Amino acid sequence: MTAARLAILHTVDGGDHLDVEAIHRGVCDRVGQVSLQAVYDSLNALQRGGLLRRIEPAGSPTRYETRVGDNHHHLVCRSCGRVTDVDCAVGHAPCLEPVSDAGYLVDEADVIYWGLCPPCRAETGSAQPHSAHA
Amino acid sequence: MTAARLAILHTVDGGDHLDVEAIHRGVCDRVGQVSLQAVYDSLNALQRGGLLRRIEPAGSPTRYETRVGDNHHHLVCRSCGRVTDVDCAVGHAPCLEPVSDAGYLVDEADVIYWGLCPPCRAETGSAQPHSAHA
DNA sequence: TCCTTTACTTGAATCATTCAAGTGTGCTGC
DNA sequence: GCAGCACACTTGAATGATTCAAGTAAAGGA
Repeated sequence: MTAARLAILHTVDGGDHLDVEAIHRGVCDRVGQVSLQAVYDSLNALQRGGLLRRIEPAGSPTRYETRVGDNHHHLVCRSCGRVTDVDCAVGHAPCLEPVSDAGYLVDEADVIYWGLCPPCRAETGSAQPHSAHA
Repeated sequence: MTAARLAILHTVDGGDHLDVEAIHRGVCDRVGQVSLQAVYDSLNALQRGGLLRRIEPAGSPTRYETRVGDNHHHLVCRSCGRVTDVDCAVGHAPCLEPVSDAGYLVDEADVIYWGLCPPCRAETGSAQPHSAHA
């Protein structure tokens, strides 16, 4: 574990679901010039090692967080892309076992709630009651 | 609604969560040469119009299906990328309302179960019991 | 000391998707 | 019947996140 990789962990930990570019900037602030590829490589290594969790909302670049190993999901703002943690609705994820798994060997469930974050909501003036469907 | 767009609908309807390239091939089989961009454009239009649903699993190209407006999610095979429909575990999606929505105006919940499909499971010989965590 | 592994560098490639600009066709209103 | 217009479609180029490739350097083991 090198200084650069520690800096990545600290940056991700201190940030809020940062994307690779933001992590790269943060790492350079901490330890000086580091190549973008080193950041990609390290992020992959840290994720494989279970120290980071990857969040890949459709249509926006990958983000990372340090909160791993627990049961939580994400709210993603359609307008600004902000990602916010949200605990699983029902404790230890009963709704995350599909009724029929069609013979699949399921090892993970990804849940993403799409919507508008409070600031963007205020901006667009949307106030209708929310209802999550799928 | 042109012949090309009808062909897209029929192709997607007759296929199984096809990606753009496969849809393009199918459309060309039905109505002759159609540009890839026309397919992209039409798919977007059809999706905006609520006739198609987009599925965008992390790390693989976008796929489309005609099953819209109901409450179902997807199983995605980590090995071959196959996508399979799965009904929502608990009827009309109670688990899809996050406990705290952090002020977000939520309009949709995307759930993707990751695992191995039966053929890939047989290939790799994985047989341990499954448990979905998040 | 040699050898291997691993982190890192620079530079190029990939690939899905989008952007841009131009062409043809069908419909509307007169 | 014709001007005007919207829109589907075409070709060609651009974008942008991510990965691949090849080489260098430093660390650790035998």
